[in-house]
Amino acid sequence: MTRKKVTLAYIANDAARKATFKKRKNGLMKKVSELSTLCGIDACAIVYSSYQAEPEVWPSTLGVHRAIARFKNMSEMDQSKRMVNQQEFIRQRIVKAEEQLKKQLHENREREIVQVMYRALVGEGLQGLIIVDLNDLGWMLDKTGKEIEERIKKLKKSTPSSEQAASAELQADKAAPENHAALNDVVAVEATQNQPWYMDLLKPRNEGDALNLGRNDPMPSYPYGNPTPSWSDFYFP
Amino acid sequence: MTRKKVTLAYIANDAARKATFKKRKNGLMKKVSELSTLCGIDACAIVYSSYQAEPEVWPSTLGVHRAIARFKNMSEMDQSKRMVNQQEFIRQRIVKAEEQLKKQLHENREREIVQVMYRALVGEGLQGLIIVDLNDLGWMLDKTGKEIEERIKKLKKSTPSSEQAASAELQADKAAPENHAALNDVVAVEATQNQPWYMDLLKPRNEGDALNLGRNDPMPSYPYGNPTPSWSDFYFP
DNA sequence: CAAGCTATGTATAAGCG
DNA sequence: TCGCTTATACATAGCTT
Repeated sequence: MTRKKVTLAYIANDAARKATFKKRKNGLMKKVSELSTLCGIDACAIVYSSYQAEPEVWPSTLGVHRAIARFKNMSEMDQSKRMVNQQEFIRQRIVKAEEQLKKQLHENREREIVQVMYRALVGEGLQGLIIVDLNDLGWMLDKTGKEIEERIKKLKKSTPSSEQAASAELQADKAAPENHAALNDVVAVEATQNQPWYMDLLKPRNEGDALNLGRNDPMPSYPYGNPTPSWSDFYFP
Repeated sequence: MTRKKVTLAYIANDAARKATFKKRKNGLMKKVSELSTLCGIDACAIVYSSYQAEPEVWPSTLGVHRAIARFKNMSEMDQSKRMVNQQEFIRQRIVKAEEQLKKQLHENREREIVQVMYRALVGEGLQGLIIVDLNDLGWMLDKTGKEIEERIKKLKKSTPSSEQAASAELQADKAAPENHAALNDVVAVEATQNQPWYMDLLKPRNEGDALNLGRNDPMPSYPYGNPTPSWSDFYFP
């Protein structure tokens, strides 16, 4: 027999599942490649799974290369900075408070989307795919915050008790990003001792790398609490 | 005639290109869906493009829903925090500096990968796709930092002048994340005046949203400079 | 297992309403 | 421009090596 009608269900057989994954992953990569070429979309695809040690990247590593090239342009921004002359200084001060508020909002949204993306999958210890047209990643920044608040409001009604904590967490994060510091430390310490449940999700490639990653930055001191904690702290203590 | 051999090249005709995009996008979504089902991968797919106002999400909005559910688990982490007893307090202090160093490294890598992903595509004002198996997003955190440094070293040799700034930028970011604050302000101000080149890439959905997003957080004050700047500041000043 | 090999199910380029 | 149809190119399940 050659090929049945593809039962759309989990493939129990390990070998078969792996084979299928490999084939379909390749197919998916090709599709992305084609979509990119045909529609003139500058696409980047990264597929990383427990099936393969090295991540699959398309196109080649061009996406990363380009990204690196972007870093060069940072200097252009610096130039812009210097181009600001005295005349603009006054106006700059006037809008400063406003800018700072906006900045805070955006930073919060950034943190939220990253947490959302990460926890949604890694937090569950599952595998996953994310396909994002980055033409306007800003959508996520714009939308996530609103949606989260909206959904939490709705969820509050259905499961008030457990949801309460989540809301509180959000509020805290918004108002004072640095208030996670203590928790981070605790989590980190716990990890070195008895590996709590969420640490099982953590499988660092090289244990040794955790401490010395080939960087020799001087550790900056933060007079007011710890540096703004990031979601990675929870998983890479 | 029905169907030619698919010339793998940019489709000049606008209508045809849009049609193809739509079809293939749907196909891609289906493929992801199938891969998820067949291989037991908890996948999430988001496709956003200039072709469509609303982003395509698979599975439905389940991914986001799940993400929200994750937020609930934050309370579990809080529980862990409280579970730390006096006995562990000493040891906690002992490894604190070490943890802080690691934390700093991870935060820097996080910032880098986000910048890389974003600038690689949005920075160029192009459309794009990112497919990431989030089973171990940590790979990015592990890898990006190293690769960036590595590549910058190589690039230094080929284009020393322009690359110098990039390297410096990186170093600065690593050593003192808050030193971007001033730059952010400048960029923001410039945007309100004469829209520099990199602002052309900025197309916020709702102008009004930028200032008031329905949140009424009190703006925290940062005694030492501005809050840790985020990449979003550059694009959403 | 990985790599090849068909036979067949699917995706989809063109045409049409 | 959109949706639907149809003929065909492509992807790939199940085997074989």
